[in-house]
Amino acid sequence: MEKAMDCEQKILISELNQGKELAERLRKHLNSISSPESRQFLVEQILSSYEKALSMLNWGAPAVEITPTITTLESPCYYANCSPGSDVSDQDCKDQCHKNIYKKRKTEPRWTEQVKVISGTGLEGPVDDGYNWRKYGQKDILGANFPRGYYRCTHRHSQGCLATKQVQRSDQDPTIFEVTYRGRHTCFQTSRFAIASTSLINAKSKLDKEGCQLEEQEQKSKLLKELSFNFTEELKSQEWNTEDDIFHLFSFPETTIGSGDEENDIFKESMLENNILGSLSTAFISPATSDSSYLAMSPCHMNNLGIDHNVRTPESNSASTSGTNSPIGDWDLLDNVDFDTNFPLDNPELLA
DNA sequence: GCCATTTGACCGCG
DNA sequence: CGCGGTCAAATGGC
Repeated sequence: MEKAMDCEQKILISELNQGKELAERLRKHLNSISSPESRQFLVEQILSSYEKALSMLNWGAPAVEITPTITTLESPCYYANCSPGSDVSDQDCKDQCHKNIYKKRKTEPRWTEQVKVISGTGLEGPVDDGYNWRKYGQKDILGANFPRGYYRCTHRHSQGCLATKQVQRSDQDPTIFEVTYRGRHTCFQTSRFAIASTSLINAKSKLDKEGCQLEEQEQKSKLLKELSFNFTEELKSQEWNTEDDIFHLFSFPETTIGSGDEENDIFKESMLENNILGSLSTAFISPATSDSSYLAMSPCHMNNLGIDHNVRTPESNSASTSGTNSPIGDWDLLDNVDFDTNFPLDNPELLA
């Protein structure tokens, strides 16, 4: 009991420290010529940290509907408080957990997105938002022409991910789906990004095993180039908001990337060999890192084929931020980014 | 056989 | 008591 409290307290402190650090970073950004998007992103991260800390303090208190103040830019994964469930074998415990989950759910933030489906894509609905969902119910809703679909994360049982979403087709415009998310994903392998990175890691380990060939270096270099190309293509297909999205994902040395192709190739190779793979294996491969709020990944900003994510309606008192809806799809950004040296997951407190 | 979806039943909240 | 949300058996696809 006491240990659990200690653990929560540590996480709480860490969360508050995170907020402080982000605030410090924001201060630096204010003095520099950084983009408004970067600052906005930091502000939202700060708010996210404090919201999380506050919701932790509310733990066990009468259920309060916490609605996120930021819904314009950020992904669902920032806000929820779901922790990975433990394996439950006995019924009593199951019931207890059930009740807890219910209690939790009340405190879980909810937010709604309106997703427009462009006709002719063959897509039935806003299916691909970067995560794997499993439908567990459908219900006719009073006053609605279309039934509401209930989805939960595919990795609910395997990884204890409690993220859920509800999909409701709009009465007014049947091409618009209102997607209400609940809970943050605590699973890592579900995102398209993770899939891409996992395949990278697999490929790399394969390379390492095949490393005894004579033309090893040549082959390795060739394959790595191929891989980095595929990887960047995959990343391009995501919709990153700002360079912050990138630098919060990885831990990179503070280097200024040259513009020459040769230098870029060298960069990509070293990036793959030394940084990305290492970081990714920490971030994505180990589901034990239960708190993914430090992983600034925005599945809902991934541009889906034929699906327009620009229409977005915060469910509640959104301190909706201006000018943040414009996606930055320019991959060249990466070439000019000064990557942050602090990989957010490198927090011993949280990994313990 | 495994996994995802469907669908009627059940439960809790207002 | 009605409604929204979830469960779980049945069903279907691969």
